[in-house]
Amino acid sequence: MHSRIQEIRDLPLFATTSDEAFQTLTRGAYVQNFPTHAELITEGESADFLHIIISGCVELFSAWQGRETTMSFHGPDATFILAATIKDRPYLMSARTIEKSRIIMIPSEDVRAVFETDPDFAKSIVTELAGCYRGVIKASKNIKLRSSTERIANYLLKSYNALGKPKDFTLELEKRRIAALLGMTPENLSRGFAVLKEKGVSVRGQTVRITDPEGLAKFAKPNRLIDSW
Amino acid sequence: MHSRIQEIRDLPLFATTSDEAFQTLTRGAYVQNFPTHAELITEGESADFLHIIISGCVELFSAWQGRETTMSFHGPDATFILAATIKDRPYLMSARTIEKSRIIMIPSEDVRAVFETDPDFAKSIVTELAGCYRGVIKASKNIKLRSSTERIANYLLKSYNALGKPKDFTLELEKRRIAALLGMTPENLSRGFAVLKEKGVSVRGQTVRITDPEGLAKFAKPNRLIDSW
DNA sequence: AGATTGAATTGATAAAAGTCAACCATTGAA
DNA sequence: TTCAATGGTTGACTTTTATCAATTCAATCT
Repeated sequence: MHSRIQEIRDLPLFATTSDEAFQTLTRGAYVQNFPTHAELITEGESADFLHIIISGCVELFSAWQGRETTMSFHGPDATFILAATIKDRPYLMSARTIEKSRIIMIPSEDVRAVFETDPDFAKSIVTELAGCYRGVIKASKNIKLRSSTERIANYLLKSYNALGKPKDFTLELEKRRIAALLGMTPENLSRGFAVLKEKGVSVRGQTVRITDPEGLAKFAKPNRLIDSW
Repeated sequence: MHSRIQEIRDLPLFATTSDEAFQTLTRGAYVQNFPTHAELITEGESADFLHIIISGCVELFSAWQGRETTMSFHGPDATFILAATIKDRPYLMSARTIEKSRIIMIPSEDVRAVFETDPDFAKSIVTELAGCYRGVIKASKNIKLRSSTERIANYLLKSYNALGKPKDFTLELEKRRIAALLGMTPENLSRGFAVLKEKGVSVRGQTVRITDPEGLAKFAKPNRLIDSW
């Protein structure tokens, strides 16, 4: 067990955690491999575990009356869903893998217990949670303040910059997932790409080329209070 | 000073905080009365103070490219904006009073310092922050999963239930603010009220009467993972 | 009372986004 | 190699929401 748990010892969340506290946290924890499309948690269930992604990709989503909306995607090192764990309340979102994923699950009780005894861990938890909060606020601003085409433009620009402004790059998510993330239908994502041709983007299959970064930025108007990482 | 600061000693946030820690928190704090429409903080500024509302009402909002969106309204005992204070990062939202308000401002440094030394306070902070996080998630689900009329119906139903199902009640926010909160124009709020007449609601001025609670609930389909307080 | 102001409502119209259906391209299995 | 299956695209159309303009309404002040 310990070699596997070791995989997460170096996460920022545990950076300053004492060995003893880390032991307590991982004693009841287990690591599990999930296939694609596995539903990890379902909204409304009690939050028995804090989940941490070791590898793969997880979608958080929510449903009501037969409708479904994607809240976010998360990759390695991300936690979910911390707030439910802390408050010992039901999950507000469901989670599913969208590729083969390796997940560590730590019993919520242990998280809460260590939180009480280890100030450094407490601080990490708060920092993590505050980051999650700010992430949701940014996502919400993105949805409420921008049109669908503007969201697409900013998404592409963000990817482009994160990758170091390469000549061209590959979309890491399928288009229908990008559409879900950006709160629109796949059809409208397609139409958005078409509009953005005139603004300096060419999308061919999974490959994106930013032909006019300034032009795109002029249209997208990225903002650190919405788009910062 | 101490009599004024005393006003917040009993807040849940400080319920388990030691007197010493409370002293540290409030030493550099000050209480201030603001008139209606005072802008308390502006997004992008550094988070120098944690704000706590003693009385009155505060709107959190955000702008981009000349557009503006309301994120939430908060009344007595609410804090804002904790996440920025914790992370020592710029505010992602602006805040303004919408009525005469009494606000206590605690230097962010002090909050972070006490957080490190007082485990009980740390726990309160985390609980508060987790609650804020869940609040934003619910608001986001409300916006993304429901039509404007459904949001209105749920808003009315929630008010109705919170007040103990009275024969009729008064809207505590102006209609244009309700519209902003629910992410729609005042015009569409009006049209929504008209539609809801058929579902068992009558709105006359500021007064609301739920004539058919079951009928309204059948339409609104309230859900604890979106609408719970 | 009359005038003034801001909010709320209503109707006409426009824009944005979603739906539906058809079709295309790619992939992988029989 | 053909044939599903899937994801993506396109066009026509519908629905939802926003915008703009014109009133109406209500509260307040003089």
